[in-house]
Amino acid sequence: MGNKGTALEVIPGAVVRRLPRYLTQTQYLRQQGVEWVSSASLAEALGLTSSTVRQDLSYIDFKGVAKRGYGTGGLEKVLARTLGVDRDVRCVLVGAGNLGRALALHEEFVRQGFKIMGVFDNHPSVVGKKIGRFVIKGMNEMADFVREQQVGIGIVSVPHAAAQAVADQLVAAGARGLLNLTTAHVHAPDTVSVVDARILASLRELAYAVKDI
Amino acid sequence: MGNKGTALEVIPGAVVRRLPRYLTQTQYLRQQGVEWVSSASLAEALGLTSSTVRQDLSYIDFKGVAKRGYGTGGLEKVLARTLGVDRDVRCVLVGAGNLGRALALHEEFVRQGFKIMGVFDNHPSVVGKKIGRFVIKGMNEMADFVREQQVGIGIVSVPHAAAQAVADQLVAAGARGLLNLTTAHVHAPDTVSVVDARILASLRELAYAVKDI
DNA sequence: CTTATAACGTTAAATATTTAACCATAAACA
DNA sequence: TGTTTATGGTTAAATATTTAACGTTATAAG
Repeated sequence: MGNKGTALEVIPGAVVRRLPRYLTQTQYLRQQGVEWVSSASLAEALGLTSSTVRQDLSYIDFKGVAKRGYGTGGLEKVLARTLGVDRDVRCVLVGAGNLGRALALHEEFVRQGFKIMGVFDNHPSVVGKKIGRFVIKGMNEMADFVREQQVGIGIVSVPHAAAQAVADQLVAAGARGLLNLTTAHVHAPDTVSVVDARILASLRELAYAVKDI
Repeated sequence: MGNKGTALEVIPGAVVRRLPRYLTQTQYLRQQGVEWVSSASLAEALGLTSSTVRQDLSYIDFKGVAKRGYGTGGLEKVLARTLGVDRDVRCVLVGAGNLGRALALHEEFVRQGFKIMGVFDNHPSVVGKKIGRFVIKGMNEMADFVREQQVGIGIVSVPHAAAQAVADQLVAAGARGLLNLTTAHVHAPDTVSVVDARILASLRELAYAVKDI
């Protein structure tokens, strides 16, 4: 494959899920002053084969150099551009429970370009309260806010039963991607991507691996 | 395939990752008073095909009934047993930052059988402080604690740079599974499973989907 | 009791993902 | 300046996953 000029090709899902990890590792190396990284060393760091790494990187518009590897500076830049994290990505957070609060306070996301524009919750007793620099807004304000602020991503951190309704509202308001942190499955039209980060499901998956101790 | 009596067969990773979701949905249905669920309806709820559902459930020791589907009560029980969540699973949480705090306070995990036995952190200023019912312990106490309490799962919620060292300590102390919430990749021997729930990586994956708004 | 059929279970085909193999190239060095 | 070689790029094979197809079976209805 390989990319001629602009990225017209569709990158397989499995590859897209690894690109953020290459970015993290490349960023880390560059910050350590490392200028070159080989496919073998990336593979070792991320638990992959060098073949997978080379094939994955063939999807992005960046060439390695024989006998050296990939320049960390350039690779970081192109990975960020490919993923769309070379500029701020605007998010809203819905659900100001423990998890939502933790995410709102997690400065790392902001450093990485994910800008939480607003925090929303349905519960009257928390609306108006503050989480760090955010004043929690009511759900009735969400749709207009998403439209006006041109929010791309909605982070869904509400109870199971509320997840789909919140997702629907976010989609209707124009969100193009949803991060689903709930235990529920969230349906969305093809034009909207949903990525799941279900911690309970991950724990249960682990329980299977751990069960015959 | 199909399981003759006890579970001797290896269940493919892709299937294991879906079993928790079947469990969540089945639990939900049973709590709603629904007694039977078809592969088509499970598929619809979880965004899969009915064929995938039937094939997945063929790996567990449970049979559906023609013209009815799967009995929710029985299915829930067998899924829980297969995953190993039909009894308490003992965990420790390492890293008492915002995310760790949120998880420690999240009662849902306890309700689902994941019992956090202790919370550990390296930072002297937080050791001794409380998070809910937990008193944060220092890392020096961790290894003995994991051994004595027969902890199976370690939840790693520390900064990137500390992740591997914490993982190594957990493995050395006898943990059999790690939930990695950090941006780092964590290496572990084959006897220890690592499941990742990387929120930043998920956001970056979404950014790719969202980027050409 | 017999028949029709909704749903499962299973096989096999299709697709997606990962890995191995090998060619091409640019750097390092004699 | 030529030679060696480490490393990327690419193709194709191997593997894993998903889906379709269809026979089987137990239920429900007549």
